[in-house]
Amino acid sequence: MKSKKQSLVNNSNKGKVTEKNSYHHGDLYRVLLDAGEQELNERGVEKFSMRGVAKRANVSHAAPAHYFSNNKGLLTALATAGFTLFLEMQLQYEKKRAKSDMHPLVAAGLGYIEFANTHSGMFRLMFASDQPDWEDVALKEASCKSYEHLIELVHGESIQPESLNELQIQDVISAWAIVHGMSHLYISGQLEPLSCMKKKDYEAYMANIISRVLPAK
Amino acid sequence: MKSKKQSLVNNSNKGKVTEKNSYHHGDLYRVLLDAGEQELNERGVEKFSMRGVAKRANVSHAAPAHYFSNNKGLLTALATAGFTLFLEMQLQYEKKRAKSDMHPLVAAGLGYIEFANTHSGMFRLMFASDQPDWEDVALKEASCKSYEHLIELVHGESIQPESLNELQIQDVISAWAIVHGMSHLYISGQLEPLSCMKKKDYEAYMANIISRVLPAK
DNA sequence: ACCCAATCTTTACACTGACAAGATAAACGA
DNA sequence: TCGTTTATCTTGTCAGTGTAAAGATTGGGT
Repeated sequence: MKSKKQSLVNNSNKGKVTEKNSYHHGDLYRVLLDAGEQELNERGVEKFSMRGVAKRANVSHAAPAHYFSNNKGLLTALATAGFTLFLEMQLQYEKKRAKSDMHPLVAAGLGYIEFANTHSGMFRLMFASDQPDWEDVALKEASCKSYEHLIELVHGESIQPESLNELQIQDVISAWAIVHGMSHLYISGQLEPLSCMKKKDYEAYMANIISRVLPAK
Repeated sequence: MKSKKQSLVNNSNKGKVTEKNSYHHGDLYRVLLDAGEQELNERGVEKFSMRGVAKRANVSHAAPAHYFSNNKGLLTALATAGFTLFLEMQLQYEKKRAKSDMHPLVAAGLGYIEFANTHSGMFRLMFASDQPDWEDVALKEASCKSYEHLIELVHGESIQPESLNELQIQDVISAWAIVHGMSHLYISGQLEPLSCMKKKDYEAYMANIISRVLPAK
């Protein structure tokens, strides 16, 4: 039942896990986050339910309240964890294609889209939802890291986000928008015609599109 | 209170409007759609409430059920009406800029983004929601019209959507994605740096970005 | 004048988020 | 070792939601 896939949160307190079935769960925070992600991807942001998450975690409906003050709190934590995973997937794509002649920005873009595809509920939570508390510091930090990484990809590591001029920002927005747009179109089924393509062809096709907006250099 | 702005639906049955305060409302379908749009833009898709719409229309909470079998039904109708408005706004932008040297596709793109901005709730319903019934014929037809118009803009009126080859589809996706991406980034506050621009400069800026993906020709 | 059907309201139920109060067990000090 | 404290989880409750069923009101047709 419980798929023991990669957890959303760093498995920090591995020493004191008292393992289920006891009144005191021991590791509920992490379990709730995992259950939350499951709920998110299976039912979507719109039908996301606190009680549903509790049920998945085999815990009473009010248990999550101790860790997340309310619905918003849980979704904020989920979005935060999501941004970390999001960045990781991009880095992974960059690394894997480092030896090819593919521009790192394009590789990251493919990772971006792949994340949206495999975590569509999470993606919509992160980029098309009013639910999370966008003033939350942890969430802000996580999302900013993604943004800073994007800037690195477009303009090199040396540059500071604040010191970008308007034209440089234009390059950033262009790259972001086209990848972000394709992600949204993809997960809403608007790119169905491409679904019959082989992965290799599909990636080349997408890479072509992304390349159109690369900075003139 | 009730802003008598442009209605979402063609004012068809104008003869038999029995005007409020009677038990039989007379024009409830239209009123519910308008109230629904209001609810959508004020509270967003995620907090959209059937009872809230009924309250706005000064009607019992179960009244909408007679016109829309359920929540999904109302949101489907709203999305359908939204696509009509969506296309209208693009056409309007094209017409207004027909005499300038701006590419019609770019003009439509500006309209696209403007629609997202002024109808963000509706936009998310139309492009980032599982709520509407995407198999509904009226909705399908309305959204397809938008898609066909996009193809016209990219490849001229003569061409049929089905007869596009892969490269031509690539042009379509590119244009769509960058405009769609900017729309999403815009309404989620990710393009804040541009908010201080004057409208003219802002449009030129956005037009520049869109132009990057125009078909090579 | 009557009945019918369309339209709207009332009532009811299951589900949800949120809160308060109670139950359980782990941790801690004697 | 034992009792107390505290963190953790459960149960119970309430208002609000979507939906279905049954009742009330009205207009139109005969």
